[in-house]
Amino acid sequence: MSQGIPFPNPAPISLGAIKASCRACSMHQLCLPMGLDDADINRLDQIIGQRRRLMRDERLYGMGEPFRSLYAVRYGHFKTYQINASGEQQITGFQMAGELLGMDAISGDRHHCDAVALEDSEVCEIPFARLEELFGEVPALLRHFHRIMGQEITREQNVMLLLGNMRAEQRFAVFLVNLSARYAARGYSSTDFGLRMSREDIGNYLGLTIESISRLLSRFKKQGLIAVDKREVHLVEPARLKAIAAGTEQCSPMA
Amino acid sequence: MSQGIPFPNPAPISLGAIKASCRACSMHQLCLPMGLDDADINRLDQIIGQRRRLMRDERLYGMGEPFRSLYAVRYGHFKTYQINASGEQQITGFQMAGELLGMDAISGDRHHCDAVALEDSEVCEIPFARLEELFGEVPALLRHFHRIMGQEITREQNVMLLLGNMRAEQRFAVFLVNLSARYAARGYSSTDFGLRMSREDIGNYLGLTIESISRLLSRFKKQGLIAVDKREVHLVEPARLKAIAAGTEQCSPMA
DNA sequence: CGACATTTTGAGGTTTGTCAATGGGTGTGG
DNA sequence: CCACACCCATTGACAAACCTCAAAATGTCG
Repeated sequence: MSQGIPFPNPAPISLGAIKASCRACSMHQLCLPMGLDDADINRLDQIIGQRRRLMRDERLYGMGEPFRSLYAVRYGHFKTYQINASGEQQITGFQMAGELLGMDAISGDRHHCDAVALEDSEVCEIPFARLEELFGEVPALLRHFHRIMGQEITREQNVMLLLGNMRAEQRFAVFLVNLSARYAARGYSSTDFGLRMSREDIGNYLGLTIESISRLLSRFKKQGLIAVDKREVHLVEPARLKAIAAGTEQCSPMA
Repeated sequence: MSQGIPFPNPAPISLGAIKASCRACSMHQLCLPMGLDDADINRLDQIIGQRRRLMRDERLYGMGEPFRSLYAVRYGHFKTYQINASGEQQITGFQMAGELLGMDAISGDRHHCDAVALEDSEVCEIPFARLEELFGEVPALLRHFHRIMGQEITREQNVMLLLGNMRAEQRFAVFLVNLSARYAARGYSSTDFGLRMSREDIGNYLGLTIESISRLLSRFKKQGLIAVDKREVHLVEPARLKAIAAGTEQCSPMA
């Protein structure tokens, strides 16, 4: 099974542990404790709640539920989506290890979207009230939290640009290049990874249909840009893919 | 001239004043000082920098410029937009009095988009470093700041839903209903307002062309949903417009 | 192995974009 | 004051991108 290549339980911690330890977590360079010294990491450890495991398709939180905690992804992948009045869903993001879930709920007291595990995953629960208390004591933590929220804002602006301005081909290239960069930042291959989400999820995220995604995969394959087997992707020509993502090159519709 | 109906300089402060006073500002119920007691508002006043006036089309900040301050809109309107590698621009939002500009820059040290005045406007400069200092002393301010950032995140998610899932007609209805609600929250008419932005800006924001916007305006007019004169809009049937925005009703393409 | 879900591929339709021409408002200079 | 230029908006005809519907192929899981 090549299912688990990129994320084989990254933190070698005894499985029975209930409390998370940021120090021992392989994601602490990317996650909330980034840049904190040992003393401050210990203080953060104090307030981190239970770890929580989720099975594939299990929901971490749902729209309208009261907001109590943020969640840091330890391993696995999630998707977040909104559902509008007419019942249509829009996926607003895919989250991987080291990323924070739940920030949309900070504006109100309730979650504004659903978060669902795309595969068996684990998160650290971070009670927000306790985190806020800690902000007063650890200014570096507050600054970093603001950076993370700012990052989320710019990430979403980039998606707006994608949805508002780009054609299907460019959207899909941006999607692949983005995944590539995020895996690279985590020490995994930037050219070989498995898509954790269905074609339908990708299409929904990119404002396209499942058929369009399938056709784009076929087109990129035919052009020798990528190789695809099931959900495993290999980027054959990352540079050209980046050029398509940047809009400086195109991939002709027909061979 | 009916140009200035909604925003006739809302704060009757001596024009020579250099420093802003949040207390005297008509927007303090919506803006950063929301919910603060008098003592805390005074502390906020201490750190607020100069007010800055901008003419129509003048730029408040540009992409790539170093980030020093957030800006609160006192009166007037702004647009923020990104420019991608191929030079295409995407408007990420329209800001009006009481709203905060510059939060996208918090993730890095540089602004991530351009902010331009849509009409003669004025902002309060809020040096971010001093604001961060104040967070330690005024927890209520920090909490509210987090709410504002969270609001920005959910706002952008709503735009993602709009761009990813809705057809042109629904997008435009959402746009009008959103403006209506924001003017209502500021004490202005929810059914009569002037569009501060060009058709081109609206189209860019909604992921449509200027021609599509023009056709949608004509269609809505023909259906008796709205009345339009140049940039002045009157919502004749707000309820039906809301239904179209919610996706529960449609406005037939041909009469 | 069989039932079900997911993905791929094809054909045709719809929405929206593109291109082009016209109309109207505003400001400037004669 | 009018003529002209310029910008923005409107409208029409056509084209292209993408969606919808349908069917077959492939993969997944009990």
